[in-house]
Amino acid sequence: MSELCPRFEKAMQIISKRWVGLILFELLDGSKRFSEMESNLPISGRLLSDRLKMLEQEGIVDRNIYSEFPVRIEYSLSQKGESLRPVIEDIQNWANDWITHEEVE
Amino acid sequence: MSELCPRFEKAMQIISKRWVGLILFELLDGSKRFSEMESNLPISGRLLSDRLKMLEQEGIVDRNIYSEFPVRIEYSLSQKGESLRPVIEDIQNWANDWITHEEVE
DNA sequence: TTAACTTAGTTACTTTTTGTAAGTTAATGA
DNA sequence: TCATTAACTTACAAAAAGTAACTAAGTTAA
Repeated sequence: MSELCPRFEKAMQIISKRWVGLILFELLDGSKRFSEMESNLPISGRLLSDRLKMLEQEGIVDRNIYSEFPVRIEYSLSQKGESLRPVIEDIQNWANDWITHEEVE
Repeated sequence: MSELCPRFEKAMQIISKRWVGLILFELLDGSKRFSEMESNLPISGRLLSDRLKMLEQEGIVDRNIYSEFPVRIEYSLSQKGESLRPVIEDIQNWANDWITHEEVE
């Protein structure tokens, strides 16, 4: 294997992990709680937990704990995560232009 | 689960499938043969075959057969595929800005 | 003071997807 | 007829994802 840009590869490794796109889409709208994302997305708690942990480790997502009752934990995009906005918006635009009604039914 | 844009979901389903990003990255550079992509990317023939078939079905990649000896088959981006260029370029830009040297070693 | 409630997860187990390496096909050319 | 070449396929093992039930910590109601 020859030279593929290693940074691009690493970026794709993160972004193309299953559910990451949808999680970012949710968070671009503002910070969200675990249960909120779980009910908004077709993803199980197990994987949502996995992905949020991974995105936190990658510095893309921040985890904020509020010691209320019951405990409130909010996930939001870091600056690094927020700067993925153009990527997600381009995907949205492409989808609007090229994904037909029939394809999504 | 509430309303997530179904077109966005479908787009992510395609783009975030493993190896698809790297395959598109390769093809944005011009049309390529099977063996060429196989040696440029860290992907096995089995999955490359799978993905190209899927991308062809989605209308993103064209498969062109040249009846020479030995047979030459070239894969290229359709208009639909070519219009993913901004997405891939944004990912490249994000990677350059946010993926550090250490992360890729 | 103990039983129940709430959010945010985790565990155990099954199914699907991926990785790996060897094998197949079709069209020459020696 | 046997070897060569590109483009795949197949068979099987390993990793990731799907599902549903369970746990933990703090609080409140009986």
